[in-house]
Amino acid sequence: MSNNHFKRGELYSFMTGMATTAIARRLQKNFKQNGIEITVEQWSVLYHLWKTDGLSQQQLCDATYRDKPSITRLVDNLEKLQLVKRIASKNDRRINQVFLTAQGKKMETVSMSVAETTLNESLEGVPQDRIEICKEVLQLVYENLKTS
Amino acid sequence: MSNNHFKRGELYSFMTGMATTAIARRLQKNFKQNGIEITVEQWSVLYHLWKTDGLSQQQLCDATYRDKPSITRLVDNLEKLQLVKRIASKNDRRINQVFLTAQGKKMETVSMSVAETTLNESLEGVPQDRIEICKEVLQLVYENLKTS
DNA sequence: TATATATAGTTGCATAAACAACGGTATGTC
DNA sequence: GACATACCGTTGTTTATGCAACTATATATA
Repeated sequence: MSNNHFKRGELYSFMTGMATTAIARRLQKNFKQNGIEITVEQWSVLYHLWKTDGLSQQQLCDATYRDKPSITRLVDNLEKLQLVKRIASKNDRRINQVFLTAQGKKMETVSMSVAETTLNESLEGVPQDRIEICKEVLQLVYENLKTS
Repeated sequence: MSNNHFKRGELYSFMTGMATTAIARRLQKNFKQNGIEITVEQWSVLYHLWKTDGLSQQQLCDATYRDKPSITRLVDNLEKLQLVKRIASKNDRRINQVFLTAQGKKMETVSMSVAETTLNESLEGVPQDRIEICKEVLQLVYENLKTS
């Protein structure tokens, strides 16, 4: 049984993620203003490839918390943009590994800088210790829900 | 200038809203399991109509933090489901007021109960004072970004 | 080896979001 | 009254998500 019981008025902001939406919109806008012609969703895939190139689509599903059809189509679009390419694994031919192209690698520096700027805009005036608590709460929420 | 500067590794969870996505998915699942055949986005519109029936589409835009085309189509679908109906304002014929049908009103009790349950599942084990801080941080992020 | 089962990825369909362009109505100013 | 301007809502296009059904490959078991 839960120890938390909420008055109705408190439900909404948690349920709808208005802050998250606002961050995503601002990031998209900042990408555009800096000539970065990708969506934030595409960026979230590239983000993991910059850390570890050659991830499988399934690994990208887990990393980005998306389902397989979503990753299929995001990779489709990233391939059209010539930012990644699929290469079938030789060990297990069910698996597609996704590799960055030279062009895909080139986008890392600028876009990560724009992302940092966006995050700083978002958290302007929020003390570091409160940011930490917020992150921990969101992490715990995610843990509570991700299974089953 | 911002007082917050983030190491790269800290960016991701904030940017992508995995916790928010998880809550939305769980809410959708719980709706389905309780025979509530609407999307969470449709629910977010109904939520405001349950508080104040007859809001204009523009007011629904502001309340749900969506743009006008999104609300047009959400109201389209809610009308198809016969949960709301549009009635042109007599004072200002540009305005559509959106009113709940009897069937739309009837859904409030059950769906709000499911929503509360979902929120309690989400926040299981999170102390109340940390929830408060998290909410305040998210609110401030929203305020930082909503203008311009 | 043969069969069943699990895993990786794709496709189809419905819903939703972002952005731009458009039509209709109201308001302010000359 | 006539015009410019602002506001409300709709439509079109592209991209993304959720779910279910499907194909192909790998693995486990008999």
